[in-house]
Amino acid sequence: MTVRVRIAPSPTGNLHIGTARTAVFNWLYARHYNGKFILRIEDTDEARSRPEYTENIKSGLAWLGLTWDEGPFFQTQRLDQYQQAIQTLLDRGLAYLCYCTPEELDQMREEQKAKGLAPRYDNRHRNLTAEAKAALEAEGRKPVIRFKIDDDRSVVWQDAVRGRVVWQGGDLGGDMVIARAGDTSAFGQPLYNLAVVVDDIDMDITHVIRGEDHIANTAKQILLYEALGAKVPVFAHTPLILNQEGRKLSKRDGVTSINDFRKLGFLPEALANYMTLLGWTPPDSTEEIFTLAEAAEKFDLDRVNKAGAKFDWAKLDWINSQYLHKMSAQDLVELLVPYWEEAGYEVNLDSDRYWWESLTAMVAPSLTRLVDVVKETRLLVAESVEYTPEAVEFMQQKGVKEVIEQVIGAISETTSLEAADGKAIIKDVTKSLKVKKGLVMRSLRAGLTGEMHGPDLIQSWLLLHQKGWDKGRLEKALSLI
RNA sequence: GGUGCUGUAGACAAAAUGGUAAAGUCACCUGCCUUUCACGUAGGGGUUUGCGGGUUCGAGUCCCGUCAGCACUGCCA
Repeated sequence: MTVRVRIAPSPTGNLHIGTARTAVFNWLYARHYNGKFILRIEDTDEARSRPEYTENIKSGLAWLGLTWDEGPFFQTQRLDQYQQAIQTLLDRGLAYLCYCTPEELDQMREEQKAKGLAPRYDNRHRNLTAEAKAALEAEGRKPVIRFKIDDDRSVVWQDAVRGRVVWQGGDLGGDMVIARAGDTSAFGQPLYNLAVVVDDIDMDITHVIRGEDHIANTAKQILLYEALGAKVPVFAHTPLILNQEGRKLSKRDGVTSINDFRKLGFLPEALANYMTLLGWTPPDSTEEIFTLAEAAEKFDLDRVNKAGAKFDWAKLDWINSQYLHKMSAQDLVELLVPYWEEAGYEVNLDSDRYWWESLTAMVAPSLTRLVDVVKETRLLVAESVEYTPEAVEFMQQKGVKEVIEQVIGAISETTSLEAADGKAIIKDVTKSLKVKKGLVMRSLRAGLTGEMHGPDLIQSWLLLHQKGWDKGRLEKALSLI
């Protein structure tokens, strides 16, 4: 039997981290068993679904490297299949028309709550007489279709993550709606639980791997599988991703769409790596940096955790930095350009690639996210400098002025400056002024970059020199002393 | 209210059939490197396994009770 799994997001928002993590697990499982990973867009909620979200989901999955083998399939293009299934259930007497209005249902639930009872549908229209039906219809009511769920029925399945799960029919909320009320003909749009089951049957899905917030749906869906005479797949419910407060991560938590992570400068490999760790532990391994392909070799459902996983920015940052630091400057600089441009700097790699690459090589170790490059190189990518109060204060110190003056003198005589030349100049100045080398170094750093901390001084100096900015900056520094 | 799930250091978590001082990673602290920061590197501290009982020579691992957190409870998915 070929393993067939799927990710089935609804296009009612951008690709969410939770959906993406579920996609990762499904992808990993498919790859591990040499199976198929299918993408299905669940757009039956036409009011909330939008095509741009579908695009966002597709591009997000592709960006993460979660390529799908089949699809995308769209539920809105499969309406006939759902109608057929609904008709079958109706014909078999397993489903019926319910004429309750939303208001009636609300009221019913209110009353139940007031009495301390669990809110549920009381199956009141399950056995309507023909006359009653006609009367309700005469009122102009449009029926929904409900699927019968017997209270005393118990649903049992062997969950690949949680083990044996037992669910009582009576705890499922009464007969469930599987199709909305239609404004005209037979029945309206099919609802999630029905559509999912029909699709999973048609697409031969063998393993349904999804978040644990779907557990109750699974019980309902198993009943539908049975009613439709189909084989029930294996279910696996993965733990939820939690925010800092321990609640299910939601849009309310700010950065939760894959798009956001991308913009912040996380690498897809790093994000995927981290998501893999959220709820799964590789067997006998202490190494936590790995590619999706490597994870796929070891991935299986039996090592998926049951407890929810808190999302930890610090760990994601660390993983991202590991990937960043491993990259070559040639590759990295390409990824960095958009961030510089976004910050308003002009970058032309065609004409000035060497310089930008050198700059990249110098600051790479201090980057955690791509966007950090703006802050890290701010002092080097423009001709002008701003001097921090700390730097100005330092430069007021005795001896700094002389150091800077001498350095200006030295570079005025040089055309090309190499690392060795820079070091020589520093040495000469140190000697001739009889000061400590540290003073010279710090004077230069302050005068050249306007700050007391930053990347390698000599390298920074060379880069500035290549742009012809070093002398001007030092002169400006002098004017502040 | 009901149903279900979960509970090992700040975070992620590992610990066949119960058996030595409860892995590892991140974070944190310290030294080294860099006459800066970061990176890197070498170390270090922290949990007695939600809590309370019980079984046992011995329990994170079994039993009972208790508390807490979360999820679900839609003509959303």
